[in-house]
Amino acid sequence: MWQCQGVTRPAPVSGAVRQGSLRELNLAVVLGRIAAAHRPPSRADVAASTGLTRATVSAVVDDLIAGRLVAESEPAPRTGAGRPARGLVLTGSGPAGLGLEINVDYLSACVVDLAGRVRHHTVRRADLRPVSPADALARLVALAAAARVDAEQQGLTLAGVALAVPGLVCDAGLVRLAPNLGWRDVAVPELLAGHPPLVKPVPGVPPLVVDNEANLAAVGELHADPAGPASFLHISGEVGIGAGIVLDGALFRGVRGWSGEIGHIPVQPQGRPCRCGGRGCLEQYAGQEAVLAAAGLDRADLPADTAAARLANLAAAEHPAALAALAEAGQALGVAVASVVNLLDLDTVVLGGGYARLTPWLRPAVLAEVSRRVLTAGWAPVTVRPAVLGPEAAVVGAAGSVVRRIVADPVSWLTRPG
Amino acid sequence: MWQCQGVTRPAPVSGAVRQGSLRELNLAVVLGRIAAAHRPPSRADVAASTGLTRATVSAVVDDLIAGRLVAESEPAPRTGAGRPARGLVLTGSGPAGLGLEINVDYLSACVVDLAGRVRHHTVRRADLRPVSPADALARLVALAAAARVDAEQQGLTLAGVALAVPGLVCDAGLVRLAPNLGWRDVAVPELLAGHPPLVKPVPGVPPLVVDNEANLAAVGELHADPAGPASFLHISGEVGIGAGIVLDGALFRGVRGWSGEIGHIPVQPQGRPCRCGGRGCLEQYAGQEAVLAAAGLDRADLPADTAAARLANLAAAEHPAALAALAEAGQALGVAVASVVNLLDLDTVVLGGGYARLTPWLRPAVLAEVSRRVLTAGWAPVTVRPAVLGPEAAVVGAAGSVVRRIVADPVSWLTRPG
DNA sequence: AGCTATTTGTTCAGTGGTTGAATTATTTGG
DNA sequence: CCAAATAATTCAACCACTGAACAAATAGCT
Repeated sequence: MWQCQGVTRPAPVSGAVRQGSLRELNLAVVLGRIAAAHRPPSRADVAASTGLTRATVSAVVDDLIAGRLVAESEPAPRTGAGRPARGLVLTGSGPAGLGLEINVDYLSACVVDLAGRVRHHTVRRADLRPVSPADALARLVALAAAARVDAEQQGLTLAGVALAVPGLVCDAGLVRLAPNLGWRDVAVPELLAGHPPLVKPVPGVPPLVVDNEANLAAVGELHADPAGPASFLHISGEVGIGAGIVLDGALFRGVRGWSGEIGHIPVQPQGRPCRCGGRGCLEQYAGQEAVLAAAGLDRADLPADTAAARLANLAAAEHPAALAALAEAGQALGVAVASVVNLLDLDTVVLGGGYARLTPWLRPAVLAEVSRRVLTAGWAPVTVRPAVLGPEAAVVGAAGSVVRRIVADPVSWLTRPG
Repeated sequence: MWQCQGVTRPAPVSGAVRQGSLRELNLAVVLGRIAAAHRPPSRADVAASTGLTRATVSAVVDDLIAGRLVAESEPAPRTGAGRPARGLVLTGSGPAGLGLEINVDYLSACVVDLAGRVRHHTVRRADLRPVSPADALARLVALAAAARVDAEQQGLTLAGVALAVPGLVCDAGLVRLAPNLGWRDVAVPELLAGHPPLVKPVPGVPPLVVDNEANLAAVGELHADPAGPASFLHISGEVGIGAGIVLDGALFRGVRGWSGEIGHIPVQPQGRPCRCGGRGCLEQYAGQEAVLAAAGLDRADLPADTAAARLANLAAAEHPAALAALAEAGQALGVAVASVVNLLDLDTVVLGGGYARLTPWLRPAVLAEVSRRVLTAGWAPVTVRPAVLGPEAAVVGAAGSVVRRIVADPVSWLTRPG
C-alpha cells in the first residue's frame, strides 16, 4: 500500500518499441509539449514542434482530453488570417500531487495540479526534534488529510504523495539518517501502515515516494522557472547544507540516491572537526550555526528562515560581524562550488533555502573563489542566483514530482481502473 | 568535411515516435542486445530479453545482416533438446572506428571493429611540446593513413574518427587549452583541411570528433569491462590529472563538455600555489611531477608511463621516499575523491593512466580519506580499483566511441549512400 | 529406427497507429 | 462577397509489430 521508490530514477526499460508503445510514447510526447509550452499551443503547433502529423496529434489529443488530462482553452491568442486555433492546456481539475515535508522546525503540506499551480499550502511550525518519528508522521497525516479535503473540493484527485525529509533515504522509503531531526533507520511506510491511505493507488504508480529534501527542492526550482537552465546545482542552506544536482532537466540521484551531500565536502582539510568524523567540512564554515556564531548571534531556537532573515537585516544595515560572517561563509561555499563546477562543468548555481535571501552577500565571495579556482571560468562564466522558491521549494517540488510523473507517463493514469 | 561535435551528447530530439522511427528504434535495440550479450545470442534470446516477438526480431535481424552489421556465428553452444540456435555476432568485417591521440610524449592511432576488438594499434613516441600543432597533426595524419590501409586490408571500412587531446575542447573541435602540450585555441578541423579526408563521410555522422583524453579514456574503460559498473569515476593520472565521469553507462560531459577537471579541485585551500591561479589544487599534490619530486626522483624527461613504472618498482622495493610520496598523493587524491563521492554518490573509482599500476600504494590512503569524509561510506562501500586498460585507454576509447555511435544508431550507417 | 518432446526460426493474415491528401471549418483582407 | 490563409478532421493506404500456426532440427526415450 505504501510502497516506495525514488523520484526520477528511470526504470531500466529494455527500450524495445512494441506496437502499442507507439501510442504510449506519443501520448507522453504530446502531453509534455503542452506542459512545456509558454502559451497554450494549438494542435498545429504541437504537430510542428514534434514532427508528428496534425492527424496524429489530433488523435492523441482526443485521448488526452477524454482522459481529463488536457482541456481546450477558449480564448486562444489570435494572429493573422485563418481559422482560429484552439489552445490546449493541462487541466486544472484532474490529477494532482500531494507534497509533504518534515523538517526540524515545521511540517508542511502542499497540493500542486497538473499545470504546476500550487492549489493548497499549509505550514505548521513546531520543533520536531523531541517528537518521535511515529508522532511526527501522525501529525503530518492530519495535515495531509486536510489538504486532501481541500483538493477534492476543488475538483482535484490526488494521484500520489511525495515526502521530503532532511536526510538520507533508501529505496524502500527507509530514512537511514536524518541527523538534524535525530532520526535513524526510520521505516516511513511501516509507520504509516496504521493510517488510512491518502490516495487511491494507481497501478504502476508508487503511492508514496520518500526523498531527500534537497533533491526535491532542486526539482521544485527546476519547474518553478521553466525558462531557467536545464542543468544547475541547487544548494539548500539550512542547519545542514544539501544540494540537488539537475542535469539536462532531470534530477541526478546517484547510484543509491544519495547524491548532493555537499555539506561534507572538505573545504579546509585540516580544519575544524565535524560531527561526520571528517575535518573542515563545508558545514562547519557555511552551515547556519557556524554563520550565526561567527556573526556573534545567539544561535537561539529561531526557526531557520527567521535566522536567515535576521542575518539579512543585519547585513543590510552593514553590521560588521554579520558581513564578515557572510563573507567567510561565501568563501567556504565558493571553494565547494569550485569543486563542483570543475567536476561537472555546470554554469548555474542556485542558492536556496536560507541562502536565498542572503545571496547578495554570499555571491561575491562565491564568484571570487570560482573564478580563481575554475580553469574554465574565463570562457564559461558561472551564474550564482537566488532561488525563486524560498524555503517551500522542497514541498512544492515534492508535490510537483508527482504530477510530473503523470505528465511523463500518462498511460498509467489514463488506464487506471475506476 | 571535418565538422565536429561532442561524443555522447544526445541530440535534443523531440522524442516523437513516427511510423518509421519504430523500425529505427528496434534496429538499435536489437543491435544493442547483440553487442551487450556475453555469448552470441539467438534470435529467440533477443526476443525474450527485449520483449519483442520472434517474428519481429527475425525481420530486424534480417535487415542487420543485409546491412553487414551482424553475422551468424555457426558453432552456437548447444543446450538441451530442440532445434539448434544460430548465434548472432557483430560482424568483424564491417564498419570500424579510427581512434587518434595526441599527448605530450607520443602519438597514437588505433582501429576498433564493431565488436570492440582492437584490430590495429600504433604508438609513436616523440616529445611534442616543441612541435607546432600543424606539424603534430600532420604526423598524426600519416599514422592515421597507415592505420586506414591496414584496416582496409582486413576488410574493414572506417566510419569515423575520434581524436583525444589532453585539454579542453569546444564543440566545433576547437582546442581551447592544452596546457601540457602548450596549445591554445587550436582549431583542429581547420588544420586538417589541407589533408585528404580519412573517412568517406556518412550522412548524419560527424566524420571527426575531438574530445578530451580523460573523457575518452573513461569511455574506453567502460567498454573494456562490460561486466563492470554502469557508473564510475575514472581518474587519469598523468602530468595533469583528468577524470571522466560515467553515469548509467554514458559519459557525462557537462554543459560545455568540460566536466572532470578534477586536477584543480582544492585539496588544501591555502596550500601550494598552482599555475591555474588557485591554491592547493590536487595536481600540486598528486600530479606526476609532484609525486616524482616528493619521491626525490629527478623529474626527468622520462615518458609518463616510464615514470609510473619507476615509481612502482621503487615502491615494490619498499623505497621509503617513494612510499611516502605515494601515501601523500593518495591522501590528496582521497580528499578529492571524497568530494566527488559526496556529491555524486558513486560507488566505484577507477585509477587509470599512470595511476593504474600504482593502485596498490595509492588505494589505502584514498580509502582512508573516503571512509573518514563520506557520510554514507558506512552503508555504501566505495571500490577503488586499477583500470584494465593502461595508458592506451584514451585511443581505444576514441576508436570505440565511433563504433558505439553506429551501434546506438545503426540507421545512419545502413542508409549511407554507395 | 522411430516416436515424442522441445526449441528455433519463418510465414502469413490481422491489427494498431501513423501518414498524406483531400475536405471542412473559420477567420482576415481586399 | 470572394480569395487567401490557417486550423482541424476525415479516410483510405501503408508500415511494422503481433500471434498463431508451421516447418526445421535436435535430444531423449523406447
